[in-house]
Amino acid sequence: MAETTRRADSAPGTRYGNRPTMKDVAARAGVGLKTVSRVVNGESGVTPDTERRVQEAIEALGFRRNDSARVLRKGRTASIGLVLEDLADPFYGPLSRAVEEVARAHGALLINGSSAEDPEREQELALALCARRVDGLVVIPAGDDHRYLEPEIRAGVATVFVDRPAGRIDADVVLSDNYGGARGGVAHLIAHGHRRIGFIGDMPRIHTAAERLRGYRAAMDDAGIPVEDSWMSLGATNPERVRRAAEDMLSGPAPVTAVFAGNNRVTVTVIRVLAEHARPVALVGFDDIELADLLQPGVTVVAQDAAALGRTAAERLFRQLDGGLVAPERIELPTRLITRGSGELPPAD
Amino acid sequence: MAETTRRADSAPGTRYGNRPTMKDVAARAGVGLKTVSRVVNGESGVTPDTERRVQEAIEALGFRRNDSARVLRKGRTASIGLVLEDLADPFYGPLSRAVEEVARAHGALLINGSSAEDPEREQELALALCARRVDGLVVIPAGDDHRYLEPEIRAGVATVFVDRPAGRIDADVVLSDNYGGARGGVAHLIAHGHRRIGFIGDMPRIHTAAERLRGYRAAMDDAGIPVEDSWMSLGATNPERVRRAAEDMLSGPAPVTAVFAGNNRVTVTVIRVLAEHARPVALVGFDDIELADLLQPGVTVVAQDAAALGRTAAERLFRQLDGGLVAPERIELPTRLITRGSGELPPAD
DNA sequence: CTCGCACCTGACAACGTTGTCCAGGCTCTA
DNA sequence: TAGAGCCTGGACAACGTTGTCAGGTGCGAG
Repeated sequence: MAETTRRADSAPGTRYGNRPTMKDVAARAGVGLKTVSRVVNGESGVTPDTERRVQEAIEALGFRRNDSARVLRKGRTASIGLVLEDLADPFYGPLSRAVEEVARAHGALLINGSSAEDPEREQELALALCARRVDGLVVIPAGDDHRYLEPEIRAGVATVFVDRPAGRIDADVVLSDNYGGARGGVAHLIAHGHRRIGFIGDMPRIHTAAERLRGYRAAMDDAGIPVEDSWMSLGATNPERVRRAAEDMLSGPAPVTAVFAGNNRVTVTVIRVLAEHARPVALVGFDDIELADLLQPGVTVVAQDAAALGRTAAERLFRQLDGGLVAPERIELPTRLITRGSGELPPAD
Repeated sequence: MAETTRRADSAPGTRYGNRPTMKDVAARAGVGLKTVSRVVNGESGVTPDTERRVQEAIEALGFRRNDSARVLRKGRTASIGLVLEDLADPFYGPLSRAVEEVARAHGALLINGSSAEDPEREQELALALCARRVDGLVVIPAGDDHRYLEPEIRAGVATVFVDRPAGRIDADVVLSDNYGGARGGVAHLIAHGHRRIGFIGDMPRIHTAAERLRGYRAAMDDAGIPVEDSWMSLGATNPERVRRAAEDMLSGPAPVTAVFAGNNRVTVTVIRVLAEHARPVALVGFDDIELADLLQPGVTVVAQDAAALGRTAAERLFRQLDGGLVAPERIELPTRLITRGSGELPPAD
């Protein structure tokens, strides 16, 4: 008689197991439901003796509070969402980890998903996270129109964009100085005597790619060097395409003597191509890569701090959550040129 | 009058925003609550006209279903948890991504957290995920006692361990052939004439580290080579410690002529040490590393397939969820020796 | 001895959704 | 045209938790 028949109305087989609830614990401990809730949440006002009885019942039944119900009642989930491009990319791992650490410090869990650079999938993911009622959202945009998030933001979902700016809405953004970094990197090559400098970057619809291209053009312009179309490759950064682009630039009557690589994936492929190439070619890459210092020559890069991006964004997110609303801000983090040899090679005409 | 006063009993300020509910949508569309539910879930039995009215109300109000409430009612969350060591480690990124892809194919979201190799934090995380009522759990163990998960598993949380076996409970496990891989790698060095071979690995309390050590010993034993203590370093794999260990092995009257590195982090540090070292020393590393082929010499490794580990584990998890209970199984994935030069160097006595 | 107070405890409603079940209106057939 | 059957729509309870509030107990002071 102590046991109530539960889940009488749900279809059989939809549930896995039959977890004890506070009600069950209360019955077993011979106390009221609310008293169990008090013990579970460490609220004051429970006799040590009562508390012990409840604890024993919890142990005996293997009870664990159902946070879904708690969320429903309390309105906050203590979890935040992260939408990024690809967890397997060595750039996003540390970023994600940094977001997680900040979340952890605020007692929140991190739910993340990869958009695979697909705007639709980004939207699908972000909205799924909102349906789970995450308290906040950190987004590395794949698309360029985020108006679909407006109702969510109005409803109180804290939102910060990282690495690339939000499209068509006003929101917090944390970026690296892509323009300045690329400009500095290319200027470095020019300072070492290069004039025919190739640029291999991602599709210009991706903000970071466009900014880096802009930096390249600015540096060339600063030096009064007219850029030839055949020096630039803007498109997908899969190895085959990058390889072909690099080989094209390096052949012909007036080949480039240096290459600026637009991101870590491009850099790796270009290194491979250069390794097979007879004449030495200078290289500066955007993003640092592991072991870059051990190659011959070491790879000069414009490094951005992925962890700092993630940390900054997450902290900004929790400031939104804790402190109420602040005006959206655009934060730009500096990049750092790390010289290791490949960027200091003189032109070999 | 149409608007009901809601959240009358909750403390002010606990909620962010005031999201519309199905009730609000129903009121606006002039239909019943359940009809809205039908439309939202694409259930049949709604007139096109009614559906249109409901859709309009949804648009107008910016309604999004509250999945917390849905979970509470339905009992399944369509999300799985992943507890790993460190998202920033290039080994776990692809693993995590593979789990995510499988989850996505099953319509589930992935919640993950890093244990930072701390058993307590692993437990805390895993139980937090259970409190969120994830349908399943993929765990890369940090600790060696997982009895704390027993009540959860009994309650129906599907569970699979990856990379390292579960401790003191019977559960599905997906592993790489650490023993065989290490044994093969060391045998490879022996086949190239080495006898004094160093081993630098992680703390033996970590299962993978212990297995790889066992493989090393077995290979040496097979060749009838007695192992000297000074050839082995078992401990934390931070760069300083590994560097010192490597330098010790390489000095003295009878230095090792080859090194077997127990994981990717160790390999990287050993490469650095060897690069500064005059005499050539052979090297085989466990785990593949990016750019290993571009170093001089290329780095020979025993590669494991992180993505395959993750995929296999996740598929196993969903088989548990879909097909009901199966007997726990231990799945071992093969490793692959990739020769690139460093492992084929002859001994330089 | 009684009143007041502090402290514990439990009944109850509500969070937003979905499953069940029934009512009413329609069509189709005899 | 009446009855049977189907389709649409809505009322209601339940999921497991927490906030509110009121009842009950024990103790000290007047």
